[in-house]
Amino acid sequence: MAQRNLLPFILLGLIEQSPKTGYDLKKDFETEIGEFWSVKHSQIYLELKRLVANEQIIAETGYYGNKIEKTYYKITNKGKEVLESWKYSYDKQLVVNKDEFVLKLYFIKDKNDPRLHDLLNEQLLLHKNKLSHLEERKTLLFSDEKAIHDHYGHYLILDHAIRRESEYTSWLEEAMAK
Amino acid sequence: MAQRNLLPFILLGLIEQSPKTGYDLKKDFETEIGEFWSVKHSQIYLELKRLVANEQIIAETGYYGNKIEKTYYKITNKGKEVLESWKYSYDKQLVVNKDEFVLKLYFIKDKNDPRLHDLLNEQLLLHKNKLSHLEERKTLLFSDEKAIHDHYGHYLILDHAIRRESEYTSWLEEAMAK
DNA sequence: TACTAACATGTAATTAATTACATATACAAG
DNA sequence: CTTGTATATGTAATTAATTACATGTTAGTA
Repeated sequence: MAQRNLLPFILLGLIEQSPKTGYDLKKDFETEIGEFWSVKHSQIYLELKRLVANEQIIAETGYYGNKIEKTYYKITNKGKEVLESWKYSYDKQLVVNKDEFVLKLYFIKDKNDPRLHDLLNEQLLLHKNKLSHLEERKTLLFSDEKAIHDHYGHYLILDHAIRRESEYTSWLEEAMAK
Repeated sequence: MAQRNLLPFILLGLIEQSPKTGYDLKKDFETEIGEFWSVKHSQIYLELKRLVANEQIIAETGYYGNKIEKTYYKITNKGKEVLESWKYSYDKQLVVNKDEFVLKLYFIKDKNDPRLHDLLNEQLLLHKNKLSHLEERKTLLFSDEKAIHDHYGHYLILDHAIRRESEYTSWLEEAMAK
């Protein structure tokens, strides 16, 4: 096996919300869930075929109002069971959080290395941008209590992502000040 | 291509410190750098062969004081160049931080879902353990100023990891209290 | 003496994932 | 009317990575 394959669960979760085409799912990864997971469309289409073969979704191909042929996928009862079972299963242990920048720093021994400052600063810019982007998302999506209540998990993880980026930027700033 | 392959850089970095066998490198991933990266020994041995083929390391096989045949790897000048070039290169953009638990929460819509509390609590235990483990490491490795100065990057990222886990646990605790 | 854990190094099979290639329609702007 | 962008869906080639299989040594202990 390669990595633990979570894409089927993601696709089931997205399709459960409403029937979707492969392209709709691709779009989802550019916006909403794209903040928390990434995948290429080639992999989406492969996984959709597998989910159909496993009877977790069904495909309905046709012409929907125009001449472009689309295939909509709907979740089956079996698919719902698989999704629910995953959603409420417990992880036994944490996986290592792989971060290339953190890895690089491991190999930089000398505190007075003159190139260290620029490296930290470059990362700081990236994480500051990410942070302000996430804050915009929060304002956009969760300004009212109803939205928070109806998409509570999403609200929680967006909050977490903001805190995470806050930590990252303050860590870098402090490291640069030392 | 599959994922961006960072293992060669890691191996170069570890071998640069001192000549090492494949088994030594495997051990490194169980301790020191294992906090920040993970890999299986089968992949290490494959990558070592590739690095030898690329002339970034050289292999010296022999019997070192006993009957077990060992192969020690040393970094070449070419290998040093490759390593240095990577260490001081800039990332253009951040990759998505993939976290299965965060992903699960995305699909839990209802704030009053009775199973949510247990899920949060289970994760909290894992991250509390991780946090105290990291704090022990910090005490063990960086109690004196000299150690900090001589392994400054490692010190920085260990500090970061501790802050990250602090954020994670407080986030979960607050979510459970809501 | 037998067992067990750690040392030491690999190969094989499989799968996930990326990049590149490939095709075709719809629609708006210039 | 042409050009470009978004829609829509795939296949092919390649590679990274995991799991399982495989073998033999060394050293300590029961």
